Parts: sequence; structure tokens; C-alpha cells
Amino acid sequence: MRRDSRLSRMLHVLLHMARHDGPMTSEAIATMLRTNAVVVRRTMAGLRDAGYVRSEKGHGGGWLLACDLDAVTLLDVHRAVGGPQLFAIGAEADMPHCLVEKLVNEAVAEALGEAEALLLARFGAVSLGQLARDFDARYGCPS
Amino acid sequence: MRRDSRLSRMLHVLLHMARHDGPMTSEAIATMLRTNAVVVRRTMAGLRDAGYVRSEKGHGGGWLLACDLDAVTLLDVHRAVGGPQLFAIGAEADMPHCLVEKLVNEAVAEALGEAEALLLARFGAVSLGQLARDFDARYGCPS
DNA sequence: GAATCATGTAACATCAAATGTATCATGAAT
DNA sequence: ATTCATGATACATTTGATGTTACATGATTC
Repeated sequence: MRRDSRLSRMLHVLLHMARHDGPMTSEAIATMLRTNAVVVRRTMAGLRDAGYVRSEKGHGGGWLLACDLDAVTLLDVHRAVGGPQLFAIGAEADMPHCLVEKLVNEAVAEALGEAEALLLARFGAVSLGQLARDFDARYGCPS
Repeated sequence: MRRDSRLSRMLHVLLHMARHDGPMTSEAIATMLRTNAVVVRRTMAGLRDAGYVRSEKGHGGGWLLACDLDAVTLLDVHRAVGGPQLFAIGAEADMPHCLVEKLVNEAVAEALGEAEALLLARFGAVSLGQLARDFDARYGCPS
């Protein structure tokens, strides 16, 4: 499986939108992400459905922030892009015919579950607003 | 990407081998794992290189345990099968042209890093021997 | 020593999911 | 009416695990 970079990409876009006046076109965003405008629309559709951005057609159209950055966490964005599988490892299926397999799968799943809980908690503890402020603190804000 | 099940599969095999006298052929193991003998040889090659099992050719050949179950952890097995990528998500590459991208990637990587550390610690804290004893405790041992 | 059994290895096919691309429809601004 | 931008569909590409075929090698049995 290829590594899913939708979360990182969308965070990147959202922070740029926060520092940008007016709408950004899918083309402009695609250039930023070094990808394609269709990929951008496809991925941002999730953010739009979640109400974090909105899109406008026609002249002067594009994407606009539609949320309070402090109210949206990395976890929210993760879910908005589809909440994909976090782990690249794991048991095949959980219908083991064999008790040994069952026990092993459960042991692995338990460790994965703890790591997942920690990861989602970390994602849930960071808001876009905090990231934006981190950026300003580290690289200087124009004010 | 497809989910990597080598760790679970190898744990399954190793516990069976512990409860089994004499060598097990790749064919027998493949049947157990509902896969192919070549896949078994390919995957178990890592365990053999790590010294956890050995293989013998010819009549009466097959795979044999070659370790103390209490001395091998899930982490050891994970590494023996190649220590594959744990996460299915993450940033594209870490050569960001853009400072926003850099900050975002670092924020995501930090959370992933903590989850990875926890996961590897959990894997390192469980030995095959403990799994085997868990099995006996839960499903009854023949003694 | 010939047949058989089992592993070792190489080469290629399959699969799944993200990503990339082409195309056309739709709606808004000029 | 034209242009610009999104919306949506269909298909191609990529990547790595997994599946499969084929053949070589070594060990055992007869």
C-alpha cells in the first residue's frame, strides 16, 4: 500500500489558506502540493463536507476557509479525509479458524489498539490554530 | 498498500511449532496459513537468518524451532520479517520546499513517532513464551 | 545411484488503495 | 457568449505484499 498523505497535505493547505486572503483555486493548491487539481478537489471534498472549507465556482472562485482554526484538530482533519487505516501491519482477517491464530491476532491487535488510541489522542490534542501559532512563533509573524 | 500480516502469521507459526514435535514442512505451514509454500519459505527465511528457526532439506525435513521462546519478543519477530513500515499514513517525503509543509510534517511525525515508540515497546514487552503460556491458560494445556 | 522429498531462489502475476490524468458537465462572473 | 472554476466519472499508474510457476539443490530412502 502506498502511504496515505492526505492528512499532511490537507493540513498544509489549510494553514496556507489561513495565511491567504481570498479563495485559492485547485490549480494553485495542486502546484503547492506538487500534484493535480483533480486530486485536490477529490481530497478537499471531505473537508467541504465536514464544513471546514467551502468551494465556489466560476470567476474568482476557489476554496475558502469556513471554520475557526482553533476548533479543528488534526483528528478532525484525519476523519474528514476519510479516517483511513492507520497501520500498515495487522492480521489478515479476524475470523481465525484456529485458537492459536486467534490468540496471536488478539495480542497484536491489543498493541496496535493502544498505539492507535495514543495516536488519535495526540491528533485530537492539536488544533490547526495551534499549528498556525507554532508557525508564527518559529518563523516569525508579519505583525 | 495491502496490510502486512507477516508478523501475525509468523507468530501463529512459531506457536504451532512449539506445540509440535519434529519438523513442519512449508506445505503444512502454508495450509495452516491458507497460503502458498513459497510465501512461507520467503517469510520464514527472515526468522532463519535471525536464528529463531532452522530448515532442513530432504526426507523428513522442514522447519524446526531453534530458540528459547522466552528469549524472543514480538519485536524480534517484527524485525526478523523485515521490520516493515508500521504506519499507513504520513507525509510524502521529508524534503519540504515550504516551511508550512515542514512544520506540518513535523507535527504529524511527532505524533506518529510517539505511537510507534509505544507500539514497539509493547511488542518488545511480550515474548513468544508468554503467548504460549497465555494460550495454555486460556484454552487448557494437555498436562 | 535413482527416485523422492523438501527447501532455495528467481521470475512473474495478482491485488488493493492511494495517487495521477483526461474528459466533460455545471454554474458563476465578465 | 465566453471564460474560469468546481463536480464528477472513468481510467491509468504506482507500490509493496502476496500468490504462483518453474527449476535447481541437497538429503533421505530404496
